[in-house]
Amino acid sequence: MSADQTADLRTALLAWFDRQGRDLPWRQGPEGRRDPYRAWVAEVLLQQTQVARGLGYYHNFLTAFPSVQDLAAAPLDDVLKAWEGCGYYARARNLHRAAQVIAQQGFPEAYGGWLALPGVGPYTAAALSSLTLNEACAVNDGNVRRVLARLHAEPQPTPRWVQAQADALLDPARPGAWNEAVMDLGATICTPKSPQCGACPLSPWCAGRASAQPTAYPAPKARPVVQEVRAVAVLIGTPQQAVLEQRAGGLLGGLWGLPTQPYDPARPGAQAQALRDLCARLPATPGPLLGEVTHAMTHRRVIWQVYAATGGPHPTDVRGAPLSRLDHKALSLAQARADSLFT
DNA sequence: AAATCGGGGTC
DNA sequence: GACCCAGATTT
Repeated sequence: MSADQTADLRTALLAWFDRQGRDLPWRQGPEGRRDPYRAWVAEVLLQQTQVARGLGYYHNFLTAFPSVQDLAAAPLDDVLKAWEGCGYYARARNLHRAAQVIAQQGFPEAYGGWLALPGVGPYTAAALSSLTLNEACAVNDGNVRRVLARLHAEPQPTPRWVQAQADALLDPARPGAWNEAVMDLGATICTPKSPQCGACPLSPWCAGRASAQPTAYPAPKARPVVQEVRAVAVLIGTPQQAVLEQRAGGLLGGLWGLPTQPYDPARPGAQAQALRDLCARLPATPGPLLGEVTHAMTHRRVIWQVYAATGGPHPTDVRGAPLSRLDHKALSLAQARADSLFT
């Protein structure tokens, strides 16, 4: 693309953005000098999370933690509670860790400083340095990848290729606005399934549109097979006051939930054995089966047999604890059974 | 480079 | 059910 074409393309997209860009709550303040706390919270929240869903969490989070000092001083459980249901909980743990650093050292003053914070990778560092420091760093997210793949009719855009294209196209005069403009275009016009090429300010330069098959770019990514995982879970107490354990490790790490024990459904008797093992560990006495809950995650499908049990450690208050959707489903199963006794 | 990590929206 | 979402981190 010639320098003249690049200049025209930039003008067209920024004009569209100034007119049609989304009005979002974290976009307050001067262009290139946004409030770093709000921008940072929003960028982390929006990692692999659609804007429409992020809006509610953003409001809750800022209400709970109005400043980075509030966030740094808060217990991790409170931070996870504000993140409850949003997924990818490492984001909340990293946000809390990074807040300790920022409370001590202040907000980063360059791309490298952002990148050094836990939970901030190349995308987020580029976004935040352009939005809060006016640095000419091009973001590379799912929207940018799709927009640029279509613009150049590239079916297999590698991360390196996308970054090079994004760097070349970025308008150095308005880096923050440019980044937001490309993402807004990808989210509202150049959508994955049914792009509105007729309304796109880039259509004069777009090879994907010229091909009449814009959705062929980029080619869909191959997805791994979803694995089925089974476990028994026990409810000791009531849906309001129950024995909860804090989950460790990567999956749902830091959240609380019902004690569980996985088993191999292909092995006869494995489920009953898992229930015995679980109750022996607590220790508790197994009771009746309350029901089954299933929960779909991106890369696995979880099925729990939920049993009542008695004994065990002292039940704790469920209300204040950060729980996964799966645990909420298990608890409402027990609630539904309790309700049915009175109808 | 490939796996792992949630939950929901859209078609 | 397939595919995706303002990706980061670990293996």
